[in-house]
Amino acid sequence: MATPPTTAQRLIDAYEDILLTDGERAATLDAIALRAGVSKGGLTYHFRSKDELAAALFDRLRLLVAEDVAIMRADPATAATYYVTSSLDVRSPLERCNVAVTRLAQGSHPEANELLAQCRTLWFEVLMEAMGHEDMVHLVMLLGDGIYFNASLTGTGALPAETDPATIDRIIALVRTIRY
Amino acid sequence: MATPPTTAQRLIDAYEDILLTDGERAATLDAIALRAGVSKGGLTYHFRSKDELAAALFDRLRLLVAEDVAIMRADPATAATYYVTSSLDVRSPLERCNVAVTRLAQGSHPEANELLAQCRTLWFEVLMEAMGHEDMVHLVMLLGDGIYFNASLTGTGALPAETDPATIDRIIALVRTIRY
DNA sequence: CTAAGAAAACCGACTGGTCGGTATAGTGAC
DNA sequence: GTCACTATACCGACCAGTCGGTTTTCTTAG
Repeated sequence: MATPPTTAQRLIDAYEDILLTDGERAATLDAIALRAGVSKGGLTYHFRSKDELAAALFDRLRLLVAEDVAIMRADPATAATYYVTSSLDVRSPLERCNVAVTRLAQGSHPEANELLAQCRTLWFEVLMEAMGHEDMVHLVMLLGDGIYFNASLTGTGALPAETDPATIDRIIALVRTIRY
Repeated sequence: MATPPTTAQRLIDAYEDILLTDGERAATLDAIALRAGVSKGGLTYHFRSKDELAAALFDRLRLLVAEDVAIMRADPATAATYYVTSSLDVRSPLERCNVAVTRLAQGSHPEANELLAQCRTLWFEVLMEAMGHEDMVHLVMLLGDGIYFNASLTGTGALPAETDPATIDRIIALVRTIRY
């Protein structure tokens, strides 16, 4: 198992990586090719344009979110906790991809915005199934977004206190005391 | 009263505005000058470089945050609610400036990152004075960040359900039921 | 009040450099 | 021969920053 990634995957990885750590502006075709260990010609062989590369990134996010939602749906009892704590794991493929697409969305990329909205809808639906209380779902999602926002701000550097796992656990415990 | 803004202020406004609605990449000197109603030469007269313009934006944020913290400190009882609900007002000078600097921070701008961290520290301190419970402060700040993140994603478009003021009020009511 | 000069504010063409994209000749594995 | 590239060169668009010059505003002497 653990088949080595294809060049196309490595190119998407590289795009994701640069978006994550250095922002949209640094994600030039040259930089992406360099990080993937491919020549620029090799990049354009797989992706004829930057938009095609972005589309591949979007497809990746769609897939990862579908998997994530399936995991949550499989165990409704822990869905909310899972949602919040998994926002912490900045290194997971899903979170990485999510942050990368968010970076694109902030550069007024309509397709990225639309995709993120769709993902949010999926998460909202599955959390609603699991929790059955709209405002609590919003609360949980806002917490997840807050964690995610904090984590993404610092890039890959030291995480602020708000996103310390132990702190998050205590916050979850506080939220659990809410009766609804 | 209500003195008309100086050209320098209009240029910072324009920079902020473009960062907010179209992202860092669209915030070119030409675009900024155009939006401010001056020529490129007019811009460079007031700000010799883009970095100088960014520095002016940072100074503006420092000032606005200091004011905000003073407001919260003046009334500890409502500080937490104020913090959360004011995250909603995407059109306020503070939120606008905050989002704009966040956009820069995501483009791996070290100074912007540092400034945002300082602001977070200030808010944390005043919320700690008001609430006296670290985890609750983190909870409140994460909620604020979540709201703020959602609001900033959509640029200036329609706000998602999570950031509907009535929803936020109900969420605040839920959080208020937590005993700590 | 006004003329004149100085300072501040502003204009826009230009330069050097970067980026997305295209093109093309060549290489090694199968 | 085809696939999956490498290496390099090039183009047009765009972008930050420069510079010579112009207009507006302020200041002050008469």
